[in-house]
Amino acid sequence: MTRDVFQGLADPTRREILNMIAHKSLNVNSVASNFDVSRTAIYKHLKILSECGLVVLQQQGRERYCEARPEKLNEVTDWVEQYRQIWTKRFDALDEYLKKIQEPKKTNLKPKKHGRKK
Amino acid sequence: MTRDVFQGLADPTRREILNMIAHKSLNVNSVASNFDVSRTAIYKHLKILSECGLVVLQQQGRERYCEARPEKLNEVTDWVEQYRQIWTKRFDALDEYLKKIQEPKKTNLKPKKHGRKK
DNA sequence: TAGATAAGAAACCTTTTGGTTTCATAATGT
DNA sequence: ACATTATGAAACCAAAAGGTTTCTTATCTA
Repeated sequence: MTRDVFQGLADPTRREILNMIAHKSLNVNSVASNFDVSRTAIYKHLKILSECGLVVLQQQGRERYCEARPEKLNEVTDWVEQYRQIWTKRFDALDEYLKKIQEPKKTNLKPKKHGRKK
Repeated sequence: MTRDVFQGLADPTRREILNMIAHKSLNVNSVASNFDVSRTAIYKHLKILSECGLVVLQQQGRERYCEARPEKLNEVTDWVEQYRQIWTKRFDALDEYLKKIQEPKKTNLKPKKHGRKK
């Protein structure tokens, strides 16, 4: 199963898990011991995190190490950036509009001012 | 009620709503008309978005305009940044360690190299 | 080899989510 | 004044989320 990275980050426990293993990979029990919910509950969170690619579980003997995959967070920052672009375009447009209406009347040397982007 | 911004972003419909109104504030009906779920469903999403501060609803006559509040997204990018810092420290530490062990042998000014754990 | 340990799976429960339909209310336009 | 329109609220529902306890299955280790 694959899952949305935004959904993966939605739960605060999962974000805490990410912080925890960012520093150093830990096995499932070690992660769980830092929380006061059951190991099984934490295991489920880990499963979700791995389903959205934020974590990968590496088997090592009878243990399984939880390794952070922070590259996946780019999807988040990308979305935010893309969002900000839409947002700022809005003001660019307003800006342009304001310039246009405030433009002093000139001698008609040039018929039009145009093509000023960004 | 107040709500987690990460939770606000968890639902794809809500992210789409944000994109939609980033460009231009819209009233509730206009937002809803872009989706194939009911107006009431969209209204609920808008309520959630406003509960986590990503949107503010401005009354204007009998309509209510949905205005984006992108500043709130800083909480998200801040978290990601803080996360990356923890993450990169990990490699800084490894780096330092590698430098240390590759350090050429020197005259024995100091009797022992110690304290290297792990 | 037997007992302990680490983790995955299953069954179950409660609360939250995301949706619906229906009803109420407050501005607007005719 | 009256019908229309924009929105909010309520009651309800199915599915998902987050949790539990119990049971299996590997893998160590004494």
